[in-house]
Amino acid sequence: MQHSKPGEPQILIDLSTAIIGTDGGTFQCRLVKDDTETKIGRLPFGPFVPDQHRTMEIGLRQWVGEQVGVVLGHVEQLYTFADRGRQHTTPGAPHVVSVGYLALTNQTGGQTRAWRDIYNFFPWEDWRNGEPSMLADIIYPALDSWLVRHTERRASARLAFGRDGMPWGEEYVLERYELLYEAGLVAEAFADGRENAMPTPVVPGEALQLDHRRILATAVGRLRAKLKYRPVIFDLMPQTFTLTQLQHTAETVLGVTLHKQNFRRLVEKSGFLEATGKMSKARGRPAELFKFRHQERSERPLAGLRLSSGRTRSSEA
Amino acid sequence: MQHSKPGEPQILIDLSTAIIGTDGGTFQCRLVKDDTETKIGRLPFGPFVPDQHRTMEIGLRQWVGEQVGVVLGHVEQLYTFADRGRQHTTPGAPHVVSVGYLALTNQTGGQTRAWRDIYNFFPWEDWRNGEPSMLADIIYPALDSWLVRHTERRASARLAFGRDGMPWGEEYVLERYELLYEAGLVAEAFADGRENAMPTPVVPGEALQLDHRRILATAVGRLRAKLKYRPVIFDLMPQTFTLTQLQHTAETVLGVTLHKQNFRRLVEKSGFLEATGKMSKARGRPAELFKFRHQERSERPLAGLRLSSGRTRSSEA
DNA sequence: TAGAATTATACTCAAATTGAGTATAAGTAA
DNA sequence: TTACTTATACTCAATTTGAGTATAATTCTA
Repeated sequence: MQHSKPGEPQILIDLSTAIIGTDGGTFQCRLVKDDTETKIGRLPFGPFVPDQHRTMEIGLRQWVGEQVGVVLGHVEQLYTFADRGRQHTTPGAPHVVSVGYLALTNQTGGQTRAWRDIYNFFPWEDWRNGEPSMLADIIYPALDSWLVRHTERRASARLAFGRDGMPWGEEYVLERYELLYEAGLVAEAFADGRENAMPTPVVPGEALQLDHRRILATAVGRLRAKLKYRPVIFDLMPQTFTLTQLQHTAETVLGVTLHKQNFRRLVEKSGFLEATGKMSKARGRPAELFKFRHQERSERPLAGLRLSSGRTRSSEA
Repeated sequence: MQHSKPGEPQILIDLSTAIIGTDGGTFQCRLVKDDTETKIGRLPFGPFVPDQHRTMEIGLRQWVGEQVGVVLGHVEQLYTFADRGRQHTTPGAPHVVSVGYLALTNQTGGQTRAWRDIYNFFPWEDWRNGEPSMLADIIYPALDSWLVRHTERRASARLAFGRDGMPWGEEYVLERYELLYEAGLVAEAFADGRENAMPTPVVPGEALQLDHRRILATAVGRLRAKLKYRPVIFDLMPQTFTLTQLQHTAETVLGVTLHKQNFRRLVEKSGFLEATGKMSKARGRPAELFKFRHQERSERPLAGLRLSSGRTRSSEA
């Protein structure tokens, strides 16, 4: 095998982690606010140092620990991004490859400014109150005008955005973001110097440093997909919770509302829950508090949550 | 951000590709037979050189082109492996991180020795003739005796191998291989110097160089899972094919037999197929030849193949 | 303090999907 | 011409899904 010759530029691996939690109907991501020149947020990240980190996950836990100190539940590698032109590299500097991770936590910081609503970055992803009007008003017109010159991407766009009668697939978060990037409609496209990018981003939604919004999109897409076949949702929940709280968490993550009675049926027969006998006190009839069966966990066999979508929240009776 | 200081050991990224195809009921992977000291096979791989490779996929295509020259269909990144102790590194050498890729092709080499049956490497994964007897005879006893000292891994083992009434999940290929590795039952565990490893591998199945069998296990697991929700199977098929050929390919990949009539029903109503009007000639009643609708492709919406398992081939009427 | 409002939970019912067949058709081989 | 082989059509019950209705147990408010 040809291994790299001495003179070649060094490779640096950055470990970047999207730490995701929910807090009362908001979908949150932990950002680092460092006072660099720019006001743009970033994920916790740091270099992978093989001498210190036996595995990348150990490295990532170090950076997360130092930079934000959040207790992580489920941790999962997402993807390794290495494209040139996506890293704002200064010439001569080592080439940076970033390995993105998803981490879940049930320890969100409430209203700290370090925890940000994920739908700030992807406002078109939240369909809990019906289809966001920005899709028809802004995104589709802009995307369509780009697509006339890029017909080879039409099929992807139809799938990603669920057009021409195709359903909106809530898990295609990355695919949607990538298309908007390619079309030059988000701020990062301009920052990366893409020739077709608009100096002022066309599509609403806050940007992040480097490729962090791309990593976050990957994280959200993966989480939404995984929710349907693995019990990861419980990593977002407190020790005990009501079925309604569980449902709200699922809805927050998926960006969709669900049919209450069917959700209950599904989750009850899944066998993941154990009744505690205690009751929650709130308005209306008290709800039973459940907890997750940790014995069953580890990596369980079957469906986490298959969703059966309900009406939009605004149209409820 | 703390970036790596000058004196630190360099990182090298290897791009390794599991090229998978099928050929008349065999499940094949393209290996490279180089005449190094060892007779152990390896995947095509080579370093990622940022100056030459704008993306990692470009790099991988270069190495695949140079080393095996196979035309690739679907290509997909699998996982980035970086654990120390899994790479046989010589001290002082750069730390090697390997990014594994899955590539599909319909251009298998028949009986060339470069194409090897994947089930040689994972003989316990082929359930087409019923549960392989080696599971009960060799694997379960060996694994169980390891599990008595590693009770924390019992739940994973139950899931991965489908024991205690849990179903065999054909997609947990990596999880099964990792458990066997951890338990010191496969050759690579000894090669990597794990203290509990047996000098002679307990479990049958051919080894590969470095972490290539691990990458191959990842590839097979991903492919089996993906088959159920994306139309990737068509990347393994020739231009036209009968429904039986399609079914045999699915069975070969999944390592399971399927119910013929239901498979047909599923695949016909999926809308991916187009009848050509031509007929295959073979023994028995001629079958209609179909082709894949390339228009529909790109990345399609719904189910690729949900499987409904049938009887084992040996028990057929 | 009696509704009214609110939330939780139980139960129903038709449509669609799945699992496992039976029946029949259309060829080749003896 | 009969047996054998493979392909294809069709059936049917069990289960799962989607979308409700009905009712229970609280708090809020007039």
